Amino acid sequence: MAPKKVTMEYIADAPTRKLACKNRATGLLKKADELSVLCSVEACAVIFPQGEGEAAAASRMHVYPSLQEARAMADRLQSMPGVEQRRKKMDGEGYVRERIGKVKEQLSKAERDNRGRETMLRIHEAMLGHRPDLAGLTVEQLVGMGWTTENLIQKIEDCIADRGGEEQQAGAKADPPLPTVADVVEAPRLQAGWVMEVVNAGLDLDTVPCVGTAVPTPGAA
Amino acid sequence: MAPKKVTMEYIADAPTRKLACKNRATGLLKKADELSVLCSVEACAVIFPQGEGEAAAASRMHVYPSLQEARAMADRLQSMPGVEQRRKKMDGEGYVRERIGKVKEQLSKAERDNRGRETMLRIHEAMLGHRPDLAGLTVEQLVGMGWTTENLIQKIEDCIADRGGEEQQAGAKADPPLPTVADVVEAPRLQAGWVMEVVNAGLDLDTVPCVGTAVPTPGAA
DNA sequence: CATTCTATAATTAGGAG
DNA sequence: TCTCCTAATTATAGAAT
Repeated sequence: MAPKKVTMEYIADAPTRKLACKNRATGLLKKADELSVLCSVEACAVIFPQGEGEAAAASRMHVYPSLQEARAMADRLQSMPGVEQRRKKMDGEGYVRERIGKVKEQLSKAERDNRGRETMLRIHEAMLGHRPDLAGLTVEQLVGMGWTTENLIQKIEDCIADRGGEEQQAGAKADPPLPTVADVVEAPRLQAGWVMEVVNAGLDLDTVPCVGTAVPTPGAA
Repeated sequence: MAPKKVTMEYIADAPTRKLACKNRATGLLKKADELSVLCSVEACAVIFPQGEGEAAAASRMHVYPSLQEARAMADRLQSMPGVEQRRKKMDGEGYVRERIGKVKEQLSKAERDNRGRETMLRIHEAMLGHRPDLAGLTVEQLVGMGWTTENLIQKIEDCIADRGGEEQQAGAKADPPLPTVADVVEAPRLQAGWVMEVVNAGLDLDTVPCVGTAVPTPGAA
């Protein structure tokens, strides 16, 4: 009838723990929403259930905002520089360093390794043409592909930027003259691969401005 | 000296809003940590600052747990099925629908449009071969490319799955006549675009298992 | 501005149905 | 299992420094 002082340790009792997880997860999502509303910031919170399989996990997972937007933010997170702020204190790290021991760290690392392998497998599957279902994509889908690919470019740029201070083995390193949109349009040759082909098939380069709209919130209306 | 009943609307006053953002962000991270400790679940919370550039954003961003682990979880999020739970109510969506007004939606939409435009420019830049610097990429960077590309594949898969129930009207709207992957495969010179080329340059396909390790935490020791 | 303080609002543990 | 209820704990808006 009254909450005892919360002890910051794993709740052993299963039903109690499950209830607490549900309640607190809901509370966390609510807090995230409040923050984003009150301050107009983009907040994202994801709570993965205990070590379940990826597929089964979906049902018990908590996500704010929608899964789609969370994915978009996840992409954004990946495409961030990540080198500079490594040294900074960065809120939250204190919590981790305090709470998360080496055991858990190693565990999650192992999990990541495994999952990385299987996803990498899927890449090769798709890239080598074992997925012929690409036909029939809508414009929105093509746009989505282009948007997601942007992260790839971003990441590459960041990597290159990171290596900027180091010496370049290959001589061709000077910052290339930034091609304008005009340049791009004037060079419609197929230097691009299958991704670009598909994109070009559905989107004229002059219609680029339309891409931003539909991607991040495909399901939000 | 005492908090009046909180009104769930954007805080107009800038200093007040900034303070609230800082406090509540900290609180959110703490809640996330509590949840993960009490229930042994993996929680992740990311708060992006207001519409700043990616680089500048890093300093004011809040992340739980560390940026590295958050990225790993983002990776996990991307590789989840995602289609099945789309229709389910999914905690958090309720909050969004209730709280986020049209104003904010339009605002963020506009911001996203702009970002999409400039990033789309970069896509074309890189895809059309105006960035010859890709040659000096490290294995980690190539692996990173592979990771992000996986998102593309995942997204495509989701889109395809979504259209599974619908009827594929050929030409009713702007259904683009795009080449199937089979077509691409049959044209060997176009089969692999620059992405594939770079990947092949650094990674033999048979060496796949090695890639999983380095991906999620490129900078983590 | 950033911190600290404090009274009050909000969250939530535990019990009961 | 879920919801409702109540009270103790926790978070935090506003003031003061």
